[in-house]
Amino acid sequence: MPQYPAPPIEAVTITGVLFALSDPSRLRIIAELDRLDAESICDHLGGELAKSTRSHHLKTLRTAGLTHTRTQGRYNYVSLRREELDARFPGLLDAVLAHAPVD
Amino acid sequence: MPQYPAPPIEAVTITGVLFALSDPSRLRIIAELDRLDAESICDHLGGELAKSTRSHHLKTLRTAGLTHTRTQGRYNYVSLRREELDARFPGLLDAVLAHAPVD
DNA sequence: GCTACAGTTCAATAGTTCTAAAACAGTTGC
DNA sequence: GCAACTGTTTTAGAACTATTGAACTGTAGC
Repeated sequence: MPQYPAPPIEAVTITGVLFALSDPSRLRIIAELDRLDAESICDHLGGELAKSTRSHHLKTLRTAGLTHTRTQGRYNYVSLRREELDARFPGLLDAVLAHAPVD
Repeated sequence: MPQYPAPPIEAVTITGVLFALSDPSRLRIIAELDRLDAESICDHLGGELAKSTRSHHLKTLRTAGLTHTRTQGRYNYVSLRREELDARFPGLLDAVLAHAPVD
């Protein structure tokens, strides 16, 4: 299952991160990953979305540097790059997630 | 000089703010306003931009709730809604502006 | 091999955004 | 009134984005 690798954290830009988080579906996915504090299967993220739409949003999040994806067997395990992002943009995720939809 | 009023702070959404800040030109404008800590004339913001492009970005920032505009005579004075935004999204602007271009 | 499954990629459409020239509106000062 | 000035609005084009169905890739299990 081919995938774009997540960019190195130094290459992650503030504008790229802000844009990735500015879509309600993507912000929800990030909020879910943060709340879980663990990996999640793609299919369990983002609520009611067509699978191709979900895949598109997950790709956007990955290429913006917000998530990491690991493939094992049939599943792709997605995780939030919390520590790296907190180190690069201190306080940003906390501030954003404080106002993310709690669904 | 007709203008859209800035929305009440309660109507300002996190996704709207993140989107407004996700454009390099707009982020630069916000960083300039923050550094100035004062009102600024439209023409002095955003560096080298066509005036219609500048006006477009300023409108985007205003409707997203980030700025306030006051007209006096020939000039429009733009200011950052710092206190209101800090109250609604604590820590967000600080986190973002810590990584805004310093130009 | 075959079926079921997870997920990506492709293709198409609809809507949005960025950029900027041109035209326009309001203000100032002569 | 008129010219200069600030800024908005209009209009247009190119580029990008969101959404989804369909086709496709790879894996698991029988």
